[in-house]
Amino acid sequence: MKYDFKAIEKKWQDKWEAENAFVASDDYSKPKFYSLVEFPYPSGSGMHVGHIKAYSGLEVVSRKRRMQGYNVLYPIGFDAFGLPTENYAIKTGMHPRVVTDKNIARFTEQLKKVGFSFDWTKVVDTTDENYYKWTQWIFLKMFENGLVFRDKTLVNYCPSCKVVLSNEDSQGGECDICHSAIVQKSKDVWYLRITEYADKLLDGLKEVDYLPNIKMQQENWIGRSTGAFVNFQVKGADEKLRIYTTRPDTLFGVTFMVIAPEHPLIEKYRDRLTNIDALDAYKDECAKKTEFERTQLVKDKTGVKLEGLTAINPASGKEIPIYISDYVMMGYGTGAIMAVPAHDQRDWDFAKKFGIDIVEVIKGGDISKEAYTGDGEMVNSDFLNGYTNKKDSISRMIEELQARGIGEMGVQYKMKDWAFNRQRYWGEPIPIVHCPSCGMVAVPYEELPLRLPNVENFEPGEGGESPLAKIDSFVNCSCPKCGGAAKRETDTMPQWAGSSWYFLRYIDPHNDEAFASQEKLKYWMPVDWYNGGMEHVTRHLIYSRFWYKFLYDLGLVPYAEPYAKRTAQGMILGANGVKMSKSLGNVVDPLDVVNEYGADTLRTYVLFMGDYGSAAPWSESSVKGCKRFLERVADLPSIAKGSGVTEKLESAFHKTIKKVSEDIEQLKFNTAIAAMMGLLNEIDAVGSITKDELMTFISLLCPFAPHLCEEIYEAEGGKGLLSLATWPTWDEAKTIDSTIEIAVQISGKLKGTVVIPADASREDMIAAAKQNSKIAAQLEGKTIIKEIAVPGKLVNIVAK
RNA sequence: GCGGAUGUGGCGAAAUUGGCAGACGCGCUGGAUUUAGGUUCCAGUGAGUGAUCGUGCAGGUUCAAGUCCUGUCAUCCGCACCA
Repeated sequence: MKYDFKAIEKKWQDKWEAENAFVASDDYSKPKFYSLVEFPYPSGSGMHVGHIKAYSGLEVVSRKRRMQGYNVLYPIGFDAFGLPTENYAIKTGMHPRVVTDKNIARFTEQLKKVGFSFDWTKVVDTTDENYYKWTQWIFLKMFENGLVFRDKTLVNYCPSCKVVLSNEDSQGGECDICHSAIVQKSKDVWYLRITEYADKLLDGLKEVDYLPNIKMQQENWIGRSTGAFVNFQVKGADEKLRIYTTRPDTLFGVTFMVIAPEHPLIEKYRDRLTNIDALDAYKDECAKKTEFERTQLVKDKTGVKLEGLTAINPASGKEIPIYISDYVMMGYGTGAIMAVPAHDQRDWDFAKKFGIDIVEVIKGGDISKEAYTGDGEMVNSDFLNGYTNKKDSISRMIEELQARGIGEMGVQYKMKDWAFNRQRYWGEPIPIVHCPSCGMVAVPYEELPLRLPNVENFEPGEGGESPLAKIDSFVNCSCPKCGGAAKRETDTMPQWAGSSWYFLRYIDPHNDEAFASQEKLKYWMPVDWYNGGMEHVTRHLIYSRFWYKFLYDLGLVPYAEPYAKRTAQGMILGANGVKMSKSLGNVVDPLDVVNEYGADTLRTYVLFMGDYGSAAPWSESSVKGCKRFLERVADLPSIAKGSGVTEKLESAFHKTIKKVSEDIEQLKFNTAIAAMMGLLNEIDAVGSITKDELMTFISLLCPFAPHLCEEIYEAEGGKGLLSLATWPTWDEAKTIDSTIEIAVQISGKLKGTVVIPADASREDMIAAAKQNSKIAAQLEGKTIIKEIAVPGKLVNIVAK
């Protein structure tokens, strides 16, 4: 058969669409399979080969499931709010709506050209008002339930994008979008109280099937630690200085305290501090630094002692000094620490520099050289002396603290509340009204969606004000509560909002009454398999689990966790082994590959190039190799005239069916394809196959190269669509060969092989090995010490 | 610094419970077809003339180690003064 991939691919893509081949049905009697991939941000530069790899994995699984009789939901959509579109719109003068529509149309066309079996009737667009209506609706539910609050704090601000960023978006001290340096700025910020769900997010990980490193990253991100809060009496004042520690048992070793430069104690006791000028100066210096500089740079400890205020160590009763230093953060714990220089390296460094006492309370190290952080016997600690187990000494101390009313057990998280607003136009408007008499008032549900006003000018205001603030007709409104004149909130939601619940909307995308019907949610949830990039496992994946768990607590979704299983694909690197980038000129456009080699080749190659979860460089010649494979498959019908089944090929078929079926389930597409290539080599060596065997072959290959396989199937008289035909099954008995070749070793070294019946006993195996002339010759004159036979594998004769 | 992962031919990579290292593909070499290039097909392809040696390096356990243990080096990723 001539492999005219262009004609074939167009033909079958049209046919699948015309016949609604991949539309998930509402037939609840069938077993369901919901496979989810991260929907793309429709950027102006079009699709990247990375998208193809990301979607090809579950594409193969989904296609296999359909052939196995499942009702499959494999949806796609567009996460289209966000800065790149807005920046592009500002640059070109086009409206973001127009830009977005154009980009979505382009992505859609590209995705269809690759032949993905998405259910195109359920496309979701986060910027569609019928979608963001429900994003706002969920936000209001959170507002109603006390999970939304506003606070004035120092925030990460990107001077270039003129936007406030979450900690997650400003990692490493630079803006996630434009990579400019982040500065700290005081702002009114909307927060979602995600910390309230910290324990639930952590505990929920126990019941889901995520890759171990994904779980670990989430655990690190949430960063739960247990310890104790202890209140230190400030001397001569009716004031307690509260600290958090994970090692309350080292309390007897506390020789000073450190508070963050922004700690309120300073303001409160300004009058009593005799060196307030020095303290203010230090504080100013710190304020100038970004959090990045404060935390990232390895440097000497700095700080200033509070003159005029001291604290009392509640264990030893001794008076101890208090310092301010930037190594203590206001944002973690209570912004104050008890310093135990003998057993904490940071405290040790600080104590050495400022000449503070170092008191050993755990034996085992040399505290004159460095802090000792290991375990050991407690000393200098009164009632704790003699304890050697960390757990016991900690719980004993907590008992004591509670008995004396100066402290209690406590839990802290690294995760902070989620800064949930941006001063930008292209996002979901936050549906809140500020009323001079009623305060913050929710926009009534029946008024949703609160639409983005259609305006010409959407450039950000000076000083980081939202573009919406300039639109009087949007801002001025009446209070939903009292009817008086009020002003709308002008900030919009961050880009992560829309993606936090999109997988629920796919289930019922055109519903006007609810974000999705309960009946459908019950059938389709949870997502059976979610695949995406490693870069999203701490942000999007945590945010969306949070939203989902919130909805679960309201009884609006049926299961406690949204995703039963989560995997991740590896990146595709440029041919030179580094990340693809425009500036390096190593970007591969998937459409070029489709045009030159065909979609089937592209799909096969991205899955064949290596382990699905690992990064791998692009190789054009390997693409050609995959094309060659498909061309040879296209020629298979010419030798499918065989009438008799050969035993050898039959066994090879059963082995391949098994291998491909099992490998797909483990995302081992590279070895699945290799197995089919190997089978093809065997077929060519034999020179003929039966028509049934041909049909089996193209059924196995169909999820990878569906256009070509459909074409062959039709040409051979197959009924209906191959994509909806039956997945082949294997007979375990036929995967086992009757005779096998085993290795023969002498003293662990390979010396030859013998062919024996597969069910030979150990004795027969050894006998057969000894009969082999080469082996016999080598054993000549040697004493046999030991004989080992492993059925199906080898014989090892230990001889001297 | 802490946590995690990885290290196998010229290249991408395979390799149940320890059991013939290098499947499959690329590349390369030789041959056939072709006016030629390309394509396609056939044969070969870890190193070494050889006995043998070979999975980052050094040890160890074992009849047997890519796989298990100890140490070490390198690379990548995540977190990062988290009290």
